[in-house]
Amino acid sequence: MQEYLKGLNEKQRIAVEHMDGPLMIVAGAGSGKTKVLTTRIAHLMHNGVDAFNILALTFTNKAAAEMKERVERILGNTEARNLYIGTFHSVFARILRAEANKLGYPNNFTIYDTDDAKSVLKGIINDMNLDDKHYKPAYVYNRISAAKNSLIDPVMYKQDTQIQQEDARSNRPLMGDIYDSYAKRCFKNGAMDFDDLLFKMYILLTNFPEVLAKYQHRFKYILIDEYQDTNLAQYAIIKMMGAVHENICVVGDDAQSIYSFRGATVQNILQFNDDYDDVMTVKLEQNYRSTQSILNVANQVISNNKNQIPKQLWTDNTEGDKIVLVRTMTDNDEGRFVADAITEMKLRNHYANKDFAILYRTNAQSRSFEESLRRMNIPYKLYGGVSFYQRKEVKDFLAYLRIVVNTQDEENLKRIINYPARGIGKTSIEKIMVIANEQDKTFWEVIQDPAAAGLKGAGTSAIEEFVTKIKSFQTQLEKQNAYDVAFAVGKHTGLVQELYNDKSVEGLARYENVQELLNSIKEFTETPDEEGELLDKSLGSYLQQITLLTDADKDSDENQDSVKLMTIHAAKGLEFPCVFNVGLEENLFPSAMSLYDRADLEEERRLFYVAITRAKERLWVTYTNSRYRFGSLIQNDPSRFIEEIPEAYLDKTFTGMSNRPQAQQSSFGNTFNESANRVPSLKKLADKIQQTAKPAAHTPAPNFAANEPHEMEVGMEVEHQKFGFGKILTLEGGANNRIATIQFQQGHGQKKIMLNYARLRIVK
DNA sequence: TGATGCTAACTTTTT
DNA sequence: GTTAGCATCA
Repeated sequence: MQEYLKGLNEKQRIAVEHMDGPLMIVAGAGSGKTKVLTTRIAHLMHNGVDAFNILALTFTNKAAAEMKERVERILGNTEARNLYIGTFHSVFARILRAEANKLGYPNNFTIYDTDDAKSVLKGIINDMNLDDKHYKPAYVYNRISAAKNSLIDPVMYKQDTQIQQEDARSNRPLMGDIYDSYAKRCFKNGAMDFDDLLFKMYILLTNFPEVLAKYQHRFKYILIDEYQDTNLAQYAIIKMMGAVHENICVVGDDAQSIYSFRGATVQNILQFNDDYDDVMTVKLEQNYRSTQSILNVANQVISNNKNQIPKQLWTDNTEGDKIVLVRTMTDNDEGRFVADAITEMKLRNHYANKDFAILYRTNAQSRSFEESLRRMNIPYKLYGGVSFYQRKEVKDFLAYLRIVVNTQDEENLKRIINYPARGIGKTSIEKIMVIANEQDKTFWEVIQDPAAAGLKGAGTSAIEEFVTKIKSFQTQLEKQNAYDVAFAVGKHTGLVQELYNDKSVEGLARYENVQELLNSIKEFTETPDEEGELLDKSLGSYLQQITLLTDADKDSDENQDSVKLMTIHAAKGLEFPCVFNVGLEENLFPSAMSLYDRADLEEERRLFYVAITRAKERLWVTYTNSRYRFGSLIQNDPSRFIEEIPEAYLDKTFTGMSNRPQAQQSSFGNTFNESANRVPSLKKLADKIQQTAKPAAHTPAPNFAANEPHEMEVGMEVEHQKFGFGKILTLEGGANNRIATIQFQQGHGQKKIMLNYARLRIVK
């Protein structure tokens, strides 16, 4: 037997050794899915399949990179480089780049990210004299995105009665026209958005049979990861490309389908059996990741969903600890609890920071955890949020590079024509746009000869200078690699200098970001091309891949010892020894937008399932009575998902509804449960009263100077920045973790305050 | 034309 | 609470 087959269980081996024909692998969470996929690829190659004939599609760059690396490791040689492994978007972008001219696009077409697309839409909405409060760019974008993912072009959109009815009902009858203009403007700009990468790929294969035939024969074996997350466009493309050989292997788990908002349809995996003849189906049900406790909870929770492929995950692992349910008073308490629990776990069980992940439903929840971790000096890494590539200075720089490569791109041209300021103002830009429209020319064409276009004044020479500069960069394109051109752009536009001159803290950060960008371009030019196919180190090639990268992909130091903070969506496919699943509250998780539709609610539940199954050893589920949202305090009930966890699997020490003796409480637990001794119903009543009669916030004196924790004594009168004046009733905890119970005035009541965190001033 | 300050919107999830 | 975008002023 081959060495690489030895570590596989029976089911896994069947999936790996099956070579030809359609194969569906239903892979439960933690069942060794990636192992099977990579071993299968290695097995194919071992049996004479040329790496060039294998295509593997994933949803994230990270998954693609990992797969490639693991195949390489199994094979022990560099043949894996010739594999075509990548995300749907990046693989299609690459193919489209090669075939762009057939669709009337430049090879160096620009890829618009979501922000770019929304800004184009905003322009169109304003041009059409529509109210962008009603036709919100984000809404319009989503609607168009959904259309493209369902392979509906603007003409079909306008003809589809159901769609028209929907738009009429939402009082947005002009959606179709906006879509139409948007598609035309993107085309004129030589730009594709994310959805176009799928949609245009579909059009390419449909309209050009010779292109289809080429790729059908090239990709004799196709493997799709996370098949449950594919949408109609992806489905149709795979179906076409795989039609000749039908060696399609899909891997997925219907229970982990969490992208329907992006057009993904579970139906693709549920119906795979009907799509192809003689499908072999393999179910991977042994979980190697989690303890029995964790897995039991996961199974129990997901069983509340109706529509699924029947399977039962099991594990040989130890039972492990119960799932710890935690209730806190506020979102800040929730943050502190987690930071404290991490500290304690590290001490007691010798975990490292990197063993912990804090998973939440929405990015906005990260704040309280960041604050508490920072206070405790626990290093953390935040995923998501504003991406590196979305920062203004990075976008500005990239806009230059994009224009050098594709001058058609009006969006980016407008962005940089007066940056750094060179006296080409709003009026000039509008004038150019009017002329461009009248004469049916691109923005770039008009500014070739500003005088002839009817522009006059000081702006004219500035424009001429700008055009000359861009053109000089373009002459470098052919001979020089991405880094050389980018470096020249940074130097000769004054961009780098301008940021360098700004000595403020933010200015320094911006300068560093641009330097980092330049470094990443350098790295790109110096890394050998992995496909070994085209050693394309041009700027155009760089730009095409950069837009498809996210922060998670950029993160090279995977093993740095830090706590990871991310959304559950971002955590899919990852695993951690200890997981905090936070914010389990109605309206938040499940999200308020999902409460009125069974399918949406089931998707939220699958999301919870994904969150639970990220944990290997320990799992905490936390919720809070009140949290800040929109700047004001709101109260939420505990999530319905909590009730779906059987009592027997729960450790309720930290809920105030203890099912364990008090003695077993750890030192940090009771700090955050002021209500620990109250019955829930009373608590709820108290919340209600508090809601209606919220005490006025205290404003501290301008010269407020806090005292040190060790100065506090029982009986002292103190001033708190938020809660005002109060008297210290008791003091507990060690020297580094003193906790004061304080009776506040003005209706704030009694509170337990951790002196390390709160800023208190001694009055007397 | 540019900078400053205020208001409103923001919170679903991402390639 | 935060931030982006807009309006107003210099």
